[in-house]
Amino acid sequence: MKGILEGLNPEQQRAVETLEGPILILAGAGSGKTKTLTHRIANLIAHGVDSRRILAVTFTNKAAAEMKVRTQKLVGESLPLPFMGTFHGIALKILRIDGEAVGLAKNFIIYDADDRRLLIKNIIKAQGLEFSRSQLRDVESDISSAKNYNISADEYLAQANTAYTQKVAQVFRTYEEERQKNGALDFDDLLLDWLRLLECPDIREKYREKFEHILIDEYQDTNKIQYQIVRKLVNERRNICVVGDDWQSIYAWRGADYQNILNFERDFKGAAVIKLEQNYRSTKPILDAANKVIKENVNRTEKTIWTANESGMPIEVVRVYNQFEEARFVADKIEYAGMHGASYSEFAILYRTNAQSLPFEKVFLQRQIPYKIIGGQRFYDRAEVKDIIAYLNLLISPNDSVSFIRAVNVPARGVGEKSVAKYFAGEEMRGKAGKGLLEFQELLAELRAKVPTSTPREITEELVEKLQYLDYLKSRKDERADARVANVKAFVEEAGEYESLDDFLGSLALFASSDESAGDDAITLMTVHSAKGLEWDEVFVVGLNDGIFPTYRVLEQGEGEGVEEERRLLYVAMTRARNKLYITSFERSMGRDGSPVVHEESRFLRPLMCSEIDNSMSGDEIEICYDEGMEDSGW
DNA sequence: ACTATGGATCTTTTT
DNA sequence: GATCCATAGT
Repeated sequence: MKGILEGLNPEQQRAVETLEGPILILAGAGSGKTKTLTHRIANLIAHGVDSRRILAVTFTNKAAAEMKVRTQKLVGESLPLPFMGTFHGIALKILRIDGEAVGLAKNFIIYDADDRRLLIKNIIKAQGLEFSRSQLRDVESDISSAKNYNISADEYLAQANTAYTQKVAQVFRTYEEERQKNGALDFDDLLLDWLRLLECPDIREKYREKFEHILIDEYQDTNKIQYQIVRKLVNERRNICVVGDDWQSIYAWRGADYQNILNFERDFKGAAVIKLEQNYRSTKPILDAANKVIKENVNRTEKTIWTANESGMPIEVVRVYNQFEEARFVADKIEYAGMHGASYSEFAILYRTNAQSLPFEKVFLQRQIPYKIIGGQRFYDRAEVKDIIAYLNLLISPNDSVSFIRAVNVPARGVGEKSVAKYFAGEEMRGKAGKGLLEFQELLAELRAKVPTSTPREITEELVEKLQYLDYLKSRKDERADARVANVKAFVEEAGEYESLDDFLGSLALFASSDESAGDDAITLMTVHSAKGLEWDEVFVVGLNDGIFPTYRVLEQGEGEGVEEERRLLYVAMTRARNKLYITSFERSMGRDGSPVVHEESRFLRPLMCSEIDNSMSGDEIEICYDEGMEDSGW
């Protein structure tokens, strides 16, 4: 285990060598955070800490996977790995073990966002509540946000002072009842129930003792519940190490509170504070530009991120005519670099919203440039896969109404909406619907009997076979039938990776779109949110328009926290680049009715545009270019 | 009673 | 483009 400090700078070394007591590591973008964390874990193990008594929490499954690989490399193959995963993933593991103490069934299922939406929609319909269209969109997130603040349905009702919130309270309450009856937890419940579990003194003691050392990555993105979980887990020895960067806090909309990181020293008196301010990733022009952007934020801590990498190409800020020209511009640059030997995996295109990917896809397809889109629709969210998952859920949790509604008439068995309503009302079924329902239940019973003795793969295979699901997919006139069949086959393969059906279903729900494997040599397209923690040689940040980035939703509220979070988001995007950064904006797009919409350049770019006036800029770090491109290319 | 089709409407970010 | 709803067809 020699050389654990090799290749680390003095601050990183201090972080790795400080093994006891609370530590706050303020790690700027590209400052070697993961390296520091993995070396610290290796050092703990080298000092005799049992690896299984280390808890390491990351923000994404991908980050956890990377940390596992890098830790394993440092400590060798033979040692068991520490407890590593996301808050949600670890909650799932722990609730499967001890969840009964808070009244959970042994094999609860997990609702993803889709399942939740469906249940909420059904409740609204069943109760005949009237919501406007825009309210309808908000109900879901309002309920989720209440749960993220640990507010129960009853408490929500008590605070409800408008007609809207009173109706939401009603939906909220029924949602919780139905969800529990269905034997399901949603994402928020995983955290809430973990916290509730830690309120049982004996169980809390068990885990406080078990986890001798706790490390938490991306601490600025923890929410109130996660914070409370951490507080409950840390024992008298206070071996808690958190890493984060308030400049990269981009999840306040989901209840994250970067005050958590600013308050760390108050919460854990005497904490060692280590600042990692040297950036090893980006060139000076990139870092200078990113710093200029973030300095506009009023609400932030002071720090100086610097790089020894003084040279570097200027960043390019480019204004193009429309989104098609934007895609064309990016494709031109990449093709040109490709001719000089660059490989596609060195490029990334980052946008504010998933919907912006389309023009890029079109141009890349046309020019036969390989690309991969991360995010947007997840593999497991595709209809054909979700249908199968609904069946599997019903094997484990027979009362789950959400999965029942989804599965009962796929393939069509003559059990439509009306029959489903009758069924739930307990009415007698006859005719086509009755027969279909019987068939459906017999199939489930037959498969359910096999669950204890069969592998997930066998069950899934038999299900697909019995449903004649592949034939069903092929028989529908659907251009994508082939792709759907392939997806189902891939899903069956996937089932082969798991020991039990519980396990399989649990990990499916927690698997994020951004976790999908890197794959072969292709350009990466993803949202800025998904890009956090990643890096590429050349990065294109596109759509820097007011109303898009920042989104109109925060502009409506005026300058403030919303706009500052969007600006931090841009900071994250810019600091993903190692060598070359392009920022593009477009002048117009097509409105819904086909009329052109003019888009202002993003206000975030103003500090970059003033480079001629501001003489402190040391020269040619930023190139500003107005693409004179075609006036009208059919877009 | 169920299904297929056409048209209108809206689109932030994710564990 | 996807999703929701009304209407016509099976």
